[in-house]
Amino acid sequence: ENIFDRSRMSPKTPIKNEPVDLSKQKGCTPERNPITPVKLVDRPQSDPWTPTANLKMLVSAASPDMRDREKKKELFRPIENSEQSDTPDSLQYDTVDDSTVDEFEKQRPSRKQKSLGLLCQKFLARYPSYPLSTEKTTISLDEVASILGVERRRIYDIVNVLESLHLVSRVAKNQYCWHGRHNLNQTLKMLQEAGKLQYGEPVTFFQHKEQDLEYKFGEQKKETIPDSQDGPLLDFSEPDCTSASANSRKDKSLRIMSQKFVMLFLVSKTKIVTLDIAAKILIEETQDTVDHSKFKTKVRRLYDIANVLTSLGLIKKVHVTEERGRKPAFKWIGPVEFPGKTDEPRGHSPTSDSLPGMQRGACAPYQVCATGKQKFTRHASFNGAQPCEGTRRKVNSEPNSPRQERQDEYCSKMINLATVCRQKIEEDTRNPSITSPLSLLSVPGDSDFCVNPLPQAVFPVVQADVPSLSLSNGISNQALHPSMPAASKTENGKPTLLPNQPFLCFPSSSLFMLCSSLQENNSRGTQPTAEDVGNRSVEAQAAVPPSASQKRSSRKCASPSAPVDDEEPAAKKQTMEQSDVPLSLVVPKKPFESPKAESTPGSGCTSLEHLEAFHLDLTSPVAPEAADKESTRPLDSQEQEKWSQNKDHNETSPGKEHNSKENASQPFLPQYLYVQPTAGLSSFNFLFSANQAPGAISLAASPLPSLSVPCVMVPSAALASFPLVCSPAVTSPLSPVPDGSFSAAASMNFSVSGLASTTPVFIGTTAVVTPKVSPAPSVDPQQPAHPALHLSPVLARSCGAVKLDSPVCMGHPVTLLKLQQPSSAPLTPKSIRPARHEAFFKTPGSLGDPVAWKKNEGNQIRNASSVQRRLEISSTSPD
DNA sequence: CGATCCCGCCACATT
DNA sequence: AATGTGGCGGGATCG
Repeated sequence: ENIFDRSRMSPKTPIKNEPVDLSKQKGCTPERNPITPVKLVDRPQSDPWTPTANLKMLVSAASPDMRDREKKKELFRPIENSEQSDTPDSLQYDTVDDSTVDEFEKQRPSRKQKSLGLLCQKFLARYPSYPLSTEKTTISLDEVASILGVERRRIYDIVNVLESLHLVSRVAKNQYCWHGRHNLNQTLKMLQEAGKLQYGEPVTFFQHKEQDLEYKFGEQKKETIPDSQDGPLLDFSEPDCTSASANSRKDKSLRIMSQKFVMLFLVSKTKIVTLDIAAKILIEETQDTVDHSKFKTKVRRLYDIANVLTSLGLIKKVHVTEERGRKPAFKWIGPVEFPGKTDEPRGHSPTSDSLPGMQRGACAPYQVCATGKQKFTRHASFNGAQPCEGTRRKVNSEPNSPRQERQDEYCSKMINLATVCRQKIEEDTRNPSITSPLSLLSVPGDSDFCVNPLPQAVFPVVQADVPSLSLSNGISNQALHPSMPAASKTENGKPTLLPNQPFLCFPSSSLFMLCSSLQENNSRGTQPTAEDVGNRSVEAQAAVPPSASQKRSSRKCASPSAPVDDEEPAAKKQTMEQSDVPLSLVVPKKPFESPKAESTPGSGCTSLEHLEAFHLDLTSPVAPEAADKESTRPLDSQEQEKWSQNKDHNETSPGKEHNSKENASQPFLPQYLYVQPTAGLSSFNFLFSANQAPGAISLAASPLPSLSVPCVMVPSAALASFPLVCSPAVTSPLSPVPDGSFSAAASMNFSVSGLASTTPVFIGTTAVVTPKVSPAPSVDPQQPAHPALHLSPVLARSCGAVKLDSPVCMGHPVTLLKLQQPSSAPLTPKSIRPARHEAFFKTPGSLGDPVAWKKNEGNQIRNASSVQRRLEISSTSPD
């Protein structure tokens, strides 16, 4: 091995001197290679046995000097050789080469050469900034470490920061999934929002007196966020879930720090943050005690983070001169405004990427999880992922599942964040006193966390619907996308918070999952490829295949009509993608959004404004993503664009679109369709399980009729009195319940309805699913008449044994709930939780009780959320 | 001499 | 117990 390397490295430096030769030897010149064998040779060089193994060996064996050289040279070579053809920057290579050239000199690498920043650049160079959706790249820590010639520890530093920005997500032990910057803007946006909430509006960190400012800052924060501690803070730390379980470790302070650090930039007017201030702020948040040592350590960490962020082109180092003198500081040079997905070349691409995988993954994994309690187990830090991870690990031995989860998490994270933010905002508005510190950024990963939101979202909706509705609707619509709204929600993991919305989202999530699962099955069954692929690369399987399969399956099933398809987008993406430049990212502002956000001065403004801003923002950013993700394929880029455009106006249009799409949509929609009231169904919102193409389609074809079958109607504001209307079969059961609840608590009703709805939804879904084969929904052989029945099968499938009989579900909504809980856990643990809990603790039997409960609880839950959650968790876990 | 921050010990978590 | 993660801070370098 060594020899081999040496030859390369060797003083000869054939590379420089005799490029030609090298080319021959290595096969650099593919053109030239007349024979395949040559190639082989080349490759072997890169890795005779196992790429990793060699590298490792070399690295370990080699002296530091060697390493460096190797790194420089080899690092990149392998990359080149490897599939990742497109490493974005040739420049780097050049640079490298130069350095490489030096080799002989071997001067010891000087510290700089080993800097984390440089390492990070190398790391980033290995992956495309905007990977195609189809290709999911998995990152092996060991491999990367060996390739880059560093200890794994260093890779963690990088990855942790990247993870905080969602550029990567942990898939499994030692494995990370590369997402690229597709969602970077969204993440930043979320952080910005979160930052605003926490810190208040734009702050100047250093300029005047730092201290003063600092303090101020701190104070504000405190005020805003009373109990910062519980969560590791804001962001992503996932709020709830688990704080308890997850918290266990100090968890990824680095990640959290990173996010906070970024937040500071985003919130800062000047976009400049000095290290010391940042350190102080971060320390305060974390803990009151400020040791000097701590400070010092914090600063060190910040350097680490700053290096990575610098490599990402998000910040740059500057010096601020203050009274004392010049202090180190960093300036944000990344995007400031986040219109939405816009940043990237093609907004959708990202979504598409993440979406497919996400969706699928989410569904499956979660379901699986459902069985277990784990979901909650640890939400860990912001990454929803982690929490999920825990779950995964436990749950799935399979490689796939983990990935999926990751993906899901990722998606869900994003969504969750948005959701959380919204919730938060809303909550704040409503109950200023109460703060859910944690909630700020929910973890994207876990839908579980979402739970909190749910309660609010679910119930609250009613009142404000109208105005907000439009917004919410817009969001939902957008997010969902005409066809896929529900799905998107689900994906997010957020339960759907759309507080404003009249309808209940969360049920959908559950539904969603189910559907997805089904799809997966179908897809897989249909398409063996996924598995095949799996062999090749695990990641690929999880991410790519699923999405592809789904899409296709959907198409197939539904109707070929869906022209959209990945391909086109992909092409676009590719073209677009190439522009990696981080710096360039600057995003155009959207007029409406930015103003609000920024304009809001500080604390005061507030919630409303914030909310609005959020909505808007969310809409644009989130919605698109969601839509993309979900619909993924179905939506054409064009469509997406439309949306984006429409966003503003969506409110009105969306419903229509949905309808139209629904009707026509047959093809795409995977999950279900959500029809907004606006369209014409003023009062009702419908959730259709659109996902299964065939069945759905059939339904779609005859819209109204179809409705009766699968869809669930959620009461709009007007319907407030009404809990839910379910598919016919379902309805009857539900109806009884509602009565009691009706007037008593509208909110309650909703919640209830929500629960109930879930059931029906399932049913619908099921029905639909089944139909996939045969268009007629009723067709379902087993239990034609009742959708519920269908459900059961579905559930069974999705959940596995968990579910059991459909009949049960069908018959009693309440029962369902109970049943669901166990089963549900998997589905939408978080979102559902609140309701479930209630149900759980209480008696499932009496709806009324639950309702009352909920009423009261709504707030309480929030307040006590952490505690309750824990309780819940504990309770759950036992199960 | 202060700013940076590499390096790797070591604790905690997960297998 | 082994291995994965990642907090943490000593002390080397840089400027």
